[in-house]
Amino acid sequence: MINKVTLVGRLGADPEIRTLGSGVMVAKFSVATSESYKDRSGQWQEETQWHDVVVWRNLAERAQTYLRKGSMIYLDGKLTHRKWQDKDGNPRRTTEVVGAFFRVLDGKRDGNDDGNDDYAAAPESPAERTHTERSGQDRQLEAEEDLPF
Amino acid sequence: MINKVTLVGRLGADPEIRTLGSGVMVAKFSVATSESYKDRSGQWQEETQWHDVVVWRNLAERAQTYLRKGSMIYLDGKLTHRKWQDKDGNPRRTTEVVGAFFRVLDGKRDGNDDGNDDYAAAPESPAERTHTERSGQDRQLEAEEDLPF
Amino acid sequence: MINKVTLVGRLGADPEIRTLGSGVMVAKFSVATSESYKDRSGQWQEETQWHDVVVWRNLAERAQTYLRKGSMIYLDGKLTHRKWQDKDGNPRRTTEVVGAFFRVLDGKRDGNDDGNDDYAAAPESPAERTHTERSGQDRQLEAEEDLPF
Amino acid sequence: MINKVTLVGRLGADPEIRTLGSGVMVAKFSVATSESYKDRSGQWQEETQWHDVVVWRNLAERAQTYLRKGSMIYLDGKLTHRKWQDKDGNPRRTTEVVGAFFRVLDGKRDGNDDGNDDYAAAPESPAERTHTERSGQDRQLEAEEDLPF
DNA sequence: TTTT
DNA sequence: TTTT
Repeated sequence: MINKVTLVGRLGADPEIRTLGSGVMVAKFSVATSESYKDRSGQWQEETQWHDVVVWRNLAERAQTYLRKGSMIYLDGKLTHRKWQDKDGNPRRTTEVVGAFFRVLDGKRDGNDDGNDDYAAAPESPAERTHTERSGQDRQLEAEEDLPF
Repeated sequence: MINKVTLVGRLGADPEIRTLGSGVMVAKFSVATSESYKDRSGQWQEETQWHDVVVWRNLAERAQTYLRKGSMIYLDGKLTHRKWQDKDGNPRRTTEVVGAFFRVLDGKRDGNDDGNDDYAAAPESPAERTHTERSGQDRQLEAEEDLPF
Repeated sequence: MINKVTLVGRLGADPEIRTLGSGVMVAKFSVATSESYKDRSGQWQEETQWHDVVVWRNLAERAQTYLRKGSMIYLDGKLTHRKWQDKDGNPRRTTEVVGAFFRVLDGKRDGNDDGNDDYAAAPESPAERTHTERSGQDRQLEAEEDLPF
Repeated sequence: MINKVTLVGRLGADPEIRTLGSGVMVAKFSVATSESYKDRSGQWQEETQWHDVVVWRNLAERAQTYLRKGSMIYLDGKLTHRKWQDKDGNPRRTTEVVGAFFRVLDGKRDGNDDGNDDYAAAPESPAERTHTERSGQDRQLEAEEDLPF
């Protein structure tokens, strides 16, 4: 079974970062993807979707370091749904994209008017999957040993 | 901006089909994707996500023809969110995958105990994107004309 | 059966554009994707893959208009392989990504030293799939008619 | 930069398995993806692409265990190109999909006439990414601790 | 070289 | 609500 989401879009705000009691770091942020289309009167319309994204651990650290309001990112992950009850006991459902990987495609676009600019913009900074380093090893092995095929 | 979802999973029920006043056909169905993981006591756990899917027009017709409870499909599309208000005026949000393409990977597996079996199972039946036929023309042209490169 | 390729990378040169005798337009270009990894001595290495891409018709026109050496694009398409014979009669195989969709993620990065700058940079310009406009209609219908669910 | 390939198709033969001197296991196999289209005379044509796939380490072990001629799999990975020289010193290029993940969508369909059937068919067996188990931990943490949002 |  |  496969469950994959790919987004390229911009953050609507800086990520919210939390550290759980266990020391695990979590980051949450919203990503906007926009699409243009012509309506029936021939006018171009733009429709924006805001996606709630959650990332954990290393990705959360990297989100804290590299992502800001306006950052354009590539992100992939999976689509998850959680059920819960509101204060009136009504069943509610929340959908989030749990990120498995992201990469900054450029820095934030618009000015950051809160004066908080003391961070590395880090365009194209890697926030790789865990297995990337192993991939590097594979590549090494490919280069060093006679390939058996 | 990119917004893509890829699912491989099974339908929890037959698609619900409706035709709008305009004659446009819509189909809705749920797709389950499951993932296995070991919990902290070393036991294998399975976690299932149920995704709400909507398809329009030709895809809705093909959903009506080819999809049934239990069908395993590959589907891709985009992630959409709609806001609405419940009867108490509270803001609510609904998330759906709007399908752009699907393909049946096998027919439903178990017996259909309601006796309603008068349809083609059509595993691997194509429910192609609109531009597939043009793709075919492209291929033809590639075959027929001297490639300019 | 599914065959999909997704690339985010930069063009190594302006697209080569040709028009076939039939009037069909074709564009070819190379897209670089780079990946960083640590080698066994702990040094960061970068490995770049160059992918041959072909796009047809509307996409070729849009490639001509919007893509230049250095453009960063998102592209998806399918992986195709062709067999042919070289002048010595040896069998050869060529692999190309046939693009189905692309989007410019930013303009070209480095300076264009040939003085040829008389084109719109068109960051984020749409080079949509054929069915996008229908998608727009769907959205309209969703907005205008009572949803049957 | 992003470089991803997604295939759903069938193996043309059993995987070739090798173990390098370093003890690293490698598996190679071909995956067919087919597409149907109408030619200009209105006839349905089928076009098949054969993709060369390589998987390493754990995935190679799982390929050896679970994949056979005829197996239908979902696979994702990246597109890689290697340059080499043929015996006449001519430059040649080989393209392979380096798999990062695969899943068997069904077992091989037809009988295995060589009598070699002493393996688990394992449809839907997991051949997960390295980070899956961590994902499980994340899920646990989500369930156990108060979510900070 | 798969499969329907 | 699917499936193994």
